[in-house]
Amino acid sequence: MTISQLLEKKALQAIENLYGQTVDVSQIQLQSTKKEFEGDLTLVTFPLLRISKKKPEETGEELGKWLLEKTPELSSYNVIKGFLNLTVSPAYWLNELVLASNTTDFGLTKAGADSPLVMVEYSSPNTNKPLHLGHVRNNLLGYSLCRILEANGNKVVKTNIVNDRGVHICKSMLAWKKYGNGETPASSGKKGDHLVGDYYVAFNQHYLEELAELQAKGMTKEQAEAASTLMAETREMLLAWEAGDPEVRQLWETMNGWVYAGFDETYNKLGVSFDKIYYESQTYLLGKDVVLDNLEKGIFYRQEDGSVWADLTADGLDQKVLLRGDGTSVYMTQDIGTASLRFSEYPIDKMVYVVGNEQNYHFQVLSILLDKVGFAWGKDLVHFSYGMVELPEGKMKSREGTVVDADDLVDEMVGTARETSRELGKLDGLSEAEAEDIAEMVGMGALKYFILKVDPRKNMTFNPKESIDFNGNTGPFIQYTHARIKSVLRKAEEQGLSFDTKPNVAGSLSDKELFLIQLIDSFPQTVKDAAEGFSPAIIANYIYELAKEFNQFYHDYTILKESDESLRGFRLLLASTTGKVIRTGMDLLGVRVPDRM
RNA sequence: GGUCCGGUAGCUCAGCUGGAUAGAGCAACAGCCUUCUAAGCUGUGGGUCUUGAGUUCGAAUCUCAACCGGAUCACCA
Repeated sequence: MTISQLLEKKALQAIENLYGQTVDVSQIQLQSTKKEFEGDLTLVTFPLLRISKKKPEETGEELGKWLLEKTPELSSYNVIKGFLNLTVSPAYWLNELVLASNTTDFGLTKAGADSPLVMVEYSSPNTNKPLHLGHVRNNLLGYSLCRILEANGNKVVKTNIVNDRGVHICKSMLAWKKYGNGETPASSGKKGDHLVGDYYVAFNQHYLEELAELQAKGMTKEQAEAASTLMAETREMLLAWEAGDPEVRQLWETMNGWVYAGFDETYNKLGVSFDKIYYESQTYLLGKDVVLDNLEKGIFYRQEDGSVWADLTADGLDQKVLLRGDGTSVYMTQDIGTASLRFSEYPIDKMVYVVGNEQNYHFQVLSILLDKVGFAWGKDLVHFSYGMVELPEGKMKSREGTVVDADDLVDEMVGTARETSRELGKLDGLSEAEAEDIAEMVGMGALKYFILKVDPRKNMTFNPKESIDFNGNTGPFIQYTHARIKSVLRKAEEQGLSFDTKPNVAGSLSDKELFLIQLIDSFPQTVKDAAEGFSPAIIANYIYELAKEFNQFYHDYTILKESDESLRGFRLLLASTTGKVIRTGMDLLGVRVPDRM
């Protein structure tokens, strides 16, 4: 039982005892005390006045007195207007600290055999161009969310559905055939996904040129688009692909292979991974049967032209097409098919889709459809919706070349970390491999933290310059704090000091120390909140606060030169536990933490 | 136009199941390296929480309306 749960219970007893009335738990408002007031937890007594029928101050006094007498965990109280501030005894906090320090998981739960299985879909790239900044946000959020769900006792299957077919893929292929000279990643030295992306760009350039020529001859834009031979060739290629034309399939497999090699490299750099990868080329036909089955059951209906629809007006939405007049699938149908395949392969209890907020409507519809079709988890599937990433100059537009490439970004971040570290002399005396490892951790830490600390739902502005600034609320600041803590512990060990002798310093803890312990104590709850809110940002902001508090503490106290043995032991214990919490928290964000930097 | 999301310091963001004087960082200014890492610490200045009404003992937080910004409303994915 946590201290606030305990006090909640006690408060109920106090009210019953003092005023002879039972109240609902919702009337008990217990919150952590604001920093500028004395105390740890505050009971707001305003709502209780109609029960006590007394002034706020009087009610607070009565309750405070009763609670202090009956609760050994409390050491004092004070009343300010309708706020009863309760101080928890240092002995209690110290005990909590020792407990936290001795556990490796900080109250986080591991999944057991009967834990719910959560499948998280994230990343979902197209194989016609490299990953960009928007994908980076998706990948980091998705991966971190998986870690957080795991830490809350769920079995997690990380999945990725690769959009490896379609007109856009054919565009790259066609351009490579027409305009290329047979270059490969090996022959050109280019990363596979970049090479293919270059041909996608080339296609669009040639296409625009063709349109301009046709329009110069007097056609309207629409006429030109219809008359484009390049587009006609692309459609032809798509048909050939669908018919299984060996030559087209061969080219498709070769070029996709290049892209996958490139993606793997990028995923590696980002530190994300998947348990199961689905390919759209293998799933895009699946939804049709499900739709037809349910058409027979009368859940969907057919229009005169042969197209199949779902009527969602009862749910406040519109009609939604599921099969075209010619019997082919649309995007929604494919998602139903993929869902059905996944369900047959895994005993899914909850499905989470990490997809941008431009698809909010799509997932609203998908949820209703899956429910209608009979998937238990359909109704409460989670669309983990996140906002777009904008640049200080405005939106990213691939046509205008304002897209930030994921690989370039990663290289830039690590490069800057390397340079800055070198300038500051942080890498002196380290081997080349060690120095590079630290530069990688710090550069990636800066990028990951910068993106994850923002509420996922919000559109965010990514300022490359600012993200590379390692001051303030940044990943490197937190990493730095951890490195300092490790340094303190190393020196302590060199001097033969330890915190094993359980220190008894109950009476002499400072406010800062107590506050730090309380912060550490609230870590498991924060991780739960993050899982419930589907927000790594909650953990990011928590870790920052912890690191900041420790840094201040660090400057105010001499840890190693303390004369009092027990006090010195206690401070080492506090440092060690803080370090562990920081490491665990950063791990949940998918950020590595160096022991020295 | 319908629906959904957002609007907090010059900038980037916390805070939102209602609670005390709305917080950080960046930027600006002033200090701190004979003390365990100065990628740090301390201090100063900076706010009609978009606006207006309502609910309440109490509203950045809840409700309604307006304004601004974004997304979406395809037999595209």
